[in-house]
Amino acid sequence: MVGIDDVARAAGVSRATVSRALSGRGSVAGRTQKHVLAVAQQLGYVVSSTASGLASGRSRAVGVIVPLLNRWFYTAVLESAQNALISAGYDLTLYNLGGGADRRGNVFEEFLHRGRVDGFIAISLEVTPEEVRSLHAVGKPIVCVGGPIPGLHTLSVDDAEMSRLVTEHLASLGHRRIALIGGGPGEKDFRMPLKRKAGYELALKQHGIDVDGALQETGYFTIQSGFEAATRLLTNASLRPTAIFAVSDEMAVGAMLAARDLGLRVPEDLSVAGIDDHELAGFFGLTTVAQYPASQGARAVELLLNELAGDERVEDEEGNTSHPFDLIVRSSTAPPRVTNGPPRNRSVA
Amino acid sequence: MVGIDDVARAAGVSRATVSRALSGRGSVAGRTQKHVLAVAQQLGYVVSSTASGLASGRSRAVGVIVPLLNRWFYTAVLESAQNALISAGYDLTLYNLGGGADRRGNVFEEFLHRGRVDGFIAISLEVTPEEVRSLHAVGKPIVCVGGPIPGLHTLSVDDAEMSRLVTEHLASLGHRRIALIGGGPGEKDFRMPLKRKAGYELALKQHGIDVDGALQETGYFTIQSGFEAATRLLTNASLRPTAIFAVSDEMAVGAMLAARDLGLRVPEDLSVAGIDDHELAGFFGLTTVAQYPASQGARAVELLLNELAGDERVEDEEGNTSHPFDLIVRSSTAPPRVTNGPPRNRSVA
DNA sequence: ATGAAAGCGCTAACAT
DNA sequence: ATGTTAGCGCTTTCAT
Repeated sequence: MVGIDDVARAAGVSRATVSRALSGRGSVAGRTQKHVLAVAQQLGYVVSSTASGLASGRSRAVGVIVPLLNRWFYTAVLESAQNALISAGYDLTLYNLGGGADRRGNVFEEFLHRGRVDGFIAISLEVTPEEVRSLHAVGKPIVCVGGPIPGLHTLSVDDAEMSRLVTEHLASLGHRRIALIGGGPGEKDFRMPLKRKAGYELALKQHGIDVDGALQETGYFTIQSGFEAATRLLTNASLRPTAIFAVSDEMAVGAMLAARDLGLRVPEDLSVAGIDDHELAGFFGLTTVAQYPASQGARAVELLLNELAGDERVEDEEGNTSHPFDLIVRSSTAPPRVTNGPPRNRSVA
Repeated sequence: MVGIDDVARAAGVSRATVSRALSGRGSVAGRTQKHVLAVAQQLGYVVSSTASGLASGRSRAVGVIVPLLNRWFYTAVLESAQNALISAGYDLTLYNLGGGADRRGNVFEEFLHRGRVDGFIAISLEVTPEEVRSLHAVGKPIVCVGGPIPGLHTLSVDDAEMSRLVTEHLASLGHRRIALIGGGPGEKDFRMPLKRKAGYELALKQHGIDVDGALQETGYFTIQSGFEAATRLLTNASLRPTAIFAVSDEMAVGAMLAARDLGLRVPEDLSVAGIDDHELAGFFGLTTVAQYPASQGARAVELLLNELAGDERVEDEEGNTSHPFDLIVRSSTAPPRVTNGPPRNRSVA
């Protein structure tokens, strides 16, 4: 293996100069630097990250923590974060929590404390108080994307407002019987589905529509669960909604498929809307709210690297940053066909 | 930060003993070890991976290289590899090549050589000769999953045979006009689609069915591209197939949706089959070939860690291991309805 | 079975 | 601007 001393010798300078030339820290004469770079390149020298990390305290790597991998949103954020990190010369160490409780414990107690990375990006993480303690104990900058963690800098989208926006869109089209396919009783304290539900109910209230518990179903953010929830909603003729809002596009797609199977046309007989702007949304003509995961990933990296560079920790709730989103109207939503006044004063959840 | 010396002091032993007690290398008295472990635990001591890595030459991390992330197969392998690695005490450093050519170059020339990991797992990687050279130059064990790389230990599934199996299934049901939705003109030398196509053609030949180029379309492994390819195949009444075999489940699902839109029932009017056993396959009742990505990921980790432990490099083509797969027959395939002898001697591609 | 001591390959004062 | 030197926090011979 070619080491820094080999480069130093070949370039006729000291080890320290090579280090400076390659890292850009400290001063080096322009031509010296060029020369060293050329020699290093020629020899195929690459700094050892362990040695460099030990000596400098910086590892040029960041850890990315995700709840699981087989979800479009997480991988989209992850992919863009990786791109941004590679561009900045950083490695990405992945911590996927989807492997079961014991592994999750290992990660929080062991792996995160190994000092392998300079900071973390936590995607949609919902954590126990104990885990929060562990996270703080690591003493490294952390940027959260979604799932706000007490005391940590969070980059979030306004889940309630996204929901309100879609529901509002449906209500504005004239729908009064708008069903919800919300998030399941999910993990831990996974609050995102609750926020989305709250936004939905807010929009209803703003339009003077009573909240009807019978119009609320839940799913697991998959096409299949959306299909099943929609089937339940649509086969009960007595309360058939004219619109369904699913809190994720995958569930919304499931709802569209269910409608088709029941002989309902979208949007003529049923409007459907979701959240995400999933890659399938365009294909299905699904009206949705784009939340730009790629840009969230890139922005998270930017925030984290800034913290790492400036050493200015933003450790309080004020440090929260919010991310833009947009309603994307496609062909799955339209005014309801029969515009006979909606039934009012229905039973409330 | 609590270091090894703190533990040594608190436990009343030397640094060396603590190191041995925690790593399990070298001999330590049973009770000493227990005591040290307890003290370390109590102090919340975790070894610094940089320091340990520098001193020992082992980093307890492996790099996983993937072509991109937003594909079910890759993330499924990745997720199971991560679980296996965490269980073995290894970190996972991710290298996603989907970020564009320049980043790809960075990864091969720079990142892989930083010595941050002890070995690599390369998933479905198709590489240029230059990249192969770079990979070898790293001098670390590499296990490939799919996409065999010259001179590297590869764990692969027999793509041609999987295809042959599905096509055979369709032919056995009596289909003679079996269309193919193959892989696009993809990346680099991405040979998997070609192998799958070869298996399809082999099965046809084995059943005395002429290969008809007009029955072959290609897609990009997405639902949408499968939909489009199937639409092309099905709207040309003169050559309408009675069965479609898509080389991935996502494309097969697209084909099922296209059939529905054209008023064709599956499997009565059209049989459809895929490859993968994607999470959607069950939902759509899709006949497919399962290739168990989770078990591939786990097995790859096992192979790699063995190499790391035994230091017995398996550097030759013989080192190839193959992975099981199974035909899963669901409700998307059935005998063709009209069994009037198939048109023979049609034009060949 | 344990301890003492010499690095692992680099960075960062400090000196020049 | 460059060189000298003392570590970074561990692991691992080598003694004992």
